[in-house]
Amino acid sequence: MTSDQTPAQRLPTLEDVAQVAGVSRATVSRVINNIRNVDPQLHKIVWDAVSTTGYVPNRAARSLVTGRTGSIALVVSEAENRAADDPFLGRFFSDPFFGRVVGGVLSVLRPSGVHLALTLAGDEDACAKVVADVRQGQVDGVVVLSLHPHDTLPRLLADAAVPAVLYGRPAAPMPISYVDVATYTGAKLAADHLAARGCQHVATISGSVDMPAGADRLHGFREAMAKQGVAYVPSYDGGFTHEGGERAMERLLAEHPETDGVFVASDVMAQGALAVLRDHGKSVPDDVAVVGFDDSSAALASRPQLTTVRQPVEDMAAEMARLLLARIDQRANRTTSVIFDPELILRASA
Amino acid sequence: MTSDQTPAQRLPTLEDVAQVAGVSRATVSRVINNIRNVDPQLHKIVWDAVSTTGYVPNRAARSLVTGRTGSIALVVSEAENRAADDPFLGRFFSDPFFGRVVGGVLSVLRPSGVHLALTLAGDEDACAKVVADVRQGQVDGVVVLSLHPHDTLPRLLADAAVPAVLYGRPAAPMPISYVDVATYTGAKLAADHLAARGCQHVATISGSVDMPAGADRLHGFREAMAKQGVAYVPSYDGGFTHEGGERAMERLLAEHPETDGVFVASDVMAQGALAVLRDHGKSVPDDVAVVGFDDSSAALASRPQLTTVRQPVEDMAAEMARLLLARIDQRANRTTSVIFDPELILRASA
DNA sequence: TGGAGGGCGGAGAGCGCTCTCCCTTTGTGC
DNA sequence: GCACAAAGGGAGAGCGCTCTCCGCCCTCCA
Repeated sequence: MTSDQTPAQRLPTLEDVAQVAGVSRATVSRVINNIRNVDPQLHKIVWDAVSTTGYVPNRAARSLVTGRTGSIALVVSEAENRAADDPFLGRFFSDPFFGRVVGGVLSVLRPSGVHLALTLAGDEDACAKVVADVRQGQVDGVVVLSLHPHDTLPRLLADAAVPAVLYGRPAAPMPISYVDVATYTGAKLAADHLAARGCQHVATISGSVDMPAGADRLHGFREAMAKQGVAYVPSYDGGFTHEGGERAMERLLAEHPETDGVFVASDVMAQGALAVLRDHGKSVPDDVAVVGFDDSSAALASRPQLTTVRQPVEDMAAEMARLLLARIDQRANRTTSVIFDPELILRASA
Repeated sequence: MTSDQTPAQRLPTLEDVAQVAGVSRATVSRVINNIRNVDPQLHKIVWDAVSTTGYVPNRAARSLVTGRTGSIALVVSEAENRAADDPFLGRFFSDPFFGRVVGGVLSVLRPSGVHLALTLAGDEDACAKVVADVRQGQVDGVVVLSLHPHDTLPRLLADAAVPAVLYGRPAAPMPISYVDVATYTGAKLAADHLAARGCQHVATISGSVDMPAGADRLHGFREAMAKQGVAYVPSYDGGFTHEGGERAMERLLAEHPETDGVFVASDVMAQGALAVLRDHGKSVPDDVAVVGFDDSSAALASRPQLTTVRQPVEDMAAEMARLLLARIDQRANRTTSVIFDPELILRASA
């Protein structure tokens, strides 16, 4: 209509919509944000104008005045003054776990229109920057995947009292929200299953015991076995890696060749353990039954496929997002924890 | 100094810094953005003021005036009117590939202070929204992981002429930048290796041949084998999945039991193929040599570990980010392709 | 010594939006 | 019929930043 026939040059603004609709900017804003009552007739006129102009709100402008960005960060943190070229983060990213978390978080964020920004916090500086970012409103809150028990980020976040949710219980008690899986229950599932199979000589390959997940899975398993009347369960630390699982299984077979049932605290380690068992000519599950933990894609890729304790990663990640959004919207201002029940997935290995 | 002693209430702005430094807002802005020459002495004074106030620029305000957001989106796209509850995306996210791309992209983005937003484009609407987002300046550009040959997003992006870079050559020729691996070279690496081992009966398990990666790996392999004097190479479609690899290997063994060398177009399929070979009592590599493609974590998790054609995913992802940033900064305004050379990684399977 | 020119800092106008205030209109009770 | 309330819409002030203009001052040359 006007002489402004240069397409893709200037984007429609609220002002343009207002002009087309014949109302004020304020009214359009009210309609779009569903604030206060607007005459239903005007309501329709405004929406029509929005679609004819092809208007989309400008995030930056909105953020500037509301002080909210409509985006949260997924922080992968492992700050413990690790060398910059340490391949640890690289290894983490190639673990399916990361992708599953992303998928879960996005499933909640997408409907609400909130953006997900990815951030790596590899050292103390980066952690400080994450905290600064959320305090300064560059993001509205953070969802944290903390990879290391001595990671300083959870503490910083708790102290700053910013909206944040952790995946997994923090290594030390602190006022911060988190989601987790009921590890003891999961370990018990594994123990009871091995006992029910009639395993007489049960052992375990644990994760790093300085991590909550590692310690809990080990203690939970021992406790459950104790309830079954088994006073002692040999354990070997596999450090949550494939190679660690192999080494642990080698030692286990050398020191306890009578073993006929193993609870391995992660599927990735279990995959390594299975390879070693095969090399030693042990049949799984007939000679040795193996139960894993996580139900990651490694469980399906293993031969035989792993019987494992399922950790509902996607659901847990989705809950993280929900908790965070609630906190940001002030619908909840207390720290909360949500614990998920694990499930025993029966496959071929036990 | 002032009565504004409420901490964590109001964040320092340019104005505050200017006041502390005793200069104007404009000068502080110039110093921070390194624009024009500013007296070196003032320069220092301003930076001192910045650190005493703890000032950090407000992204939203900056975006509003510059029209740039300082963030790009990583779009995972597979729009082909797939059902919403299709588990395909979920499977994709649990593939290590995704995480490796993220890691590569972030390695470039982090130093330049650009944020990475994650986006899923699961249907046509979502694709349109992605294009709209970048046209409307919600993000400055996109890096695309397109999972399906009939995905409409690349075409939309090319038509809109917005800053975008694809991972992998588009299924149909179009003016859009991309990075890729020299597939033919990679397939030749595999073919030559199998020939050098003395394999007499070589076959291949291909990926989906309607995807460029699938077709190229198959044709490249056949061409290279032809150069070795082998006129015909049996091929079986494994669809790029673990199970597909298993099924393809079953058929291959049934129809060509004499096979002593296989090129499998992805490590994930190769892992499935290895399991089948083991079940059939075939020794790898003595009875059958297996060469994979990708060098993903599956290659290391396989038993025996896979000899495979390495696709430098992290490097390619990093290059995507570099190309995109160059395009956004107007340093490059033509579409560009960068092709990476694959490398044969020798392990136990061939 | 006067004028031109360049280097450098300040003033101020917005970017597009939300939100508070205020005004108009309409409805309601006495 | 009047006072008051309530509801709906408009005007306009910013949010924090960049960037264009403008003016000052210092240098250099004629």
